[in-house]
Amino acid sequence: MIEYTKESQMLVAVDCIIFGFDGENLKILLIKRGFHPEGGKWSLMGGFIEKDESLDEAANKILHELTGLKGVYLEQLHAFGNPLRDPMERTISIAYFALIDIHKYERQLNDHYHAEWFLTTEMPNLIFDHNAMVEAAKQRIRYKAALHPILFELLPRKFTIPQLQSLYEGVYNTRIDNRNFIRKLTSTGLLIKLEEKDKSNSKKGAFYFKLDKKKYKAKFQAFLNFIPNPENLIS
Amino acid sequence: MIEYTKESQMLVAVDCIIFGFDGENLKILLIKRGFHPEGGKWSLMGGFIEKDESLDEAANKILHELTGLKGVYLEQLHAFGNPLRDPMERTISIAYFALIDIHKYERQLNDHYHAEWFLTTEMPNLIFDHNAMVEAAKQRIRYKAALHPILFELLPRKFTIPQLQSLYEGVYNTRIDNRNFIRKLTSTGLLIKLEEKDKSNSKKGAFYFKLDKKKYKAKFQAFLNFIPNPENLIS
DNA sequence: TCAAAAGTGTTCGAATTACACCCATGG
DNA sequence: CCATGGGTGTAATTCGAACACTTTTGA
Repeated sequence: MIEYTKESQMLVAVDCIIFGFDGENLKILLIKRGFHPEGGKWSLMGGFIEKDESLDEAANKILHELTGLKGVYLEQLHAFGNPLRDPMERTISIAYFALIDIHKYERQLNDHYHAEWFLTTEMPNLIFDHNAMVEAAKQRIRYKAALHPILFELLPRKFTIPQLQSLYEGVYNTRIDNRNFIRKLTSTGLLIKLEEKDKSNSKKGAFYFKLDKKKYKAKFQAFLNFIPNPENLIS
Repeated sequence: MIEYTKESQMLVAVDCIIFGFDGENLKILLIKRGFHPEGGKWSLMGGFIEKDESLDEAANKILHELTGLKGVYLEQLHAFGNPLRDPMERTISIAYFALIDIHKYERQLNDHYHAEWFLTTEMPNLIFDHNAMVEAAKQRIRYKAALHPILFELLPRKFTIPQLQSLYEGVYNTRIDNRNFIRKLTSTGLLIKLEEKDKSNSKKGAFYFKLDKKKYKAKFQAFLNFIPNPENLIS
């Protein structure tokens, strides 16, 4: 019979895969681990869960500690619990991924952790099972972004269509036809065109857009493929 | 600075949401909790993770303990970690959901846990946050089954199209046009028609089908909606 | 013979794809 | 003036949804 016991107590940690987009490429924020074991190696930002905090709270705290940001997109990814994943001591880790506006981060830079952005395509080897966590996060983003408009979370308030397109192209490592891409986008009604243009990448300049926040929230849940009339589900 | 400490050790449990399909309705297997706290109330099957086992191993062990089954579909759902979720002691629970062939279970019945199947639409109140776990599992199944053929995991080796249809109708709580449903199904090429008919539900009888296992495995990953030509993704 | 469930096709509109040229402008 | 990236339209096809009658046979 199952019963409460002190024997199976263990450490529980949270690790965050933090994504950013610099306007051209998808990146991940890593820290140089400053303590034993594996000191000096690259790692995800993480920490142990405290007695009185929930998992989401712990993840937000850890994210805030490194980036100074609050209220950003943060989603639980997966729990990793291989008995030997941490060679020091049995530790379960709940991985979260965050999507942040990389420009907001840069203003908050915190050197304590020796944090650096890496291209998702050119990552150093990470400690423990952090490589697997990153892989899982990349897959999850692909999966989710195919059905929900989460990638907007990576963009600044003002962004251009070519930026958005290269973000999608980066995430899916593919080329997209720009006419069809724009048509799909505009048909969602999520974008509001601004007067201003971004001339940093071309002489003609690309119009800035911003997100229609209300429609974004309303349309965030929208999927289903195998079932006709998903709108009409009785609940 | 973060450092290893005994202070934040806590219990880590696994809870399983076990789904079955009796040919007409989607059901969940619950146990009557036989120990403190909340003894006598209905609960998900669960248990603590031991020092030397991974999360998946623990979940499989727990599932096997109740159902006698091995090698069934089991997927990690979510980690639940509200500090007060278990009133006795701080416990993190990693929830898993399982999809089993209900008929295989019945032969293995284990009375020790006072297990019973409940309609997903008529569930008793559960202990702790198990109600929320069940809700999350139902949502996850809807989500996933819209994109992947997981619901076959609930069916016996031989099944009929009307059974399959009522399974989908149950999961999505909706009516589906049978002609369109059959067309979609057959276009996947996953089904192999058998000679035999099931006459238990009609005089005419419905042909049995079985799953083409090879195609099932090959087609299991197949989704994507926002991105053209998902087949051509470079990886 | 008839009630009850199984099985079968067609038509229409919407969505997706493929595809190529002109525009605006800073250098 | 021209090189560079931004922006635009159409035709063909595929896909999804709506829709109703015939078949089988045990009771």
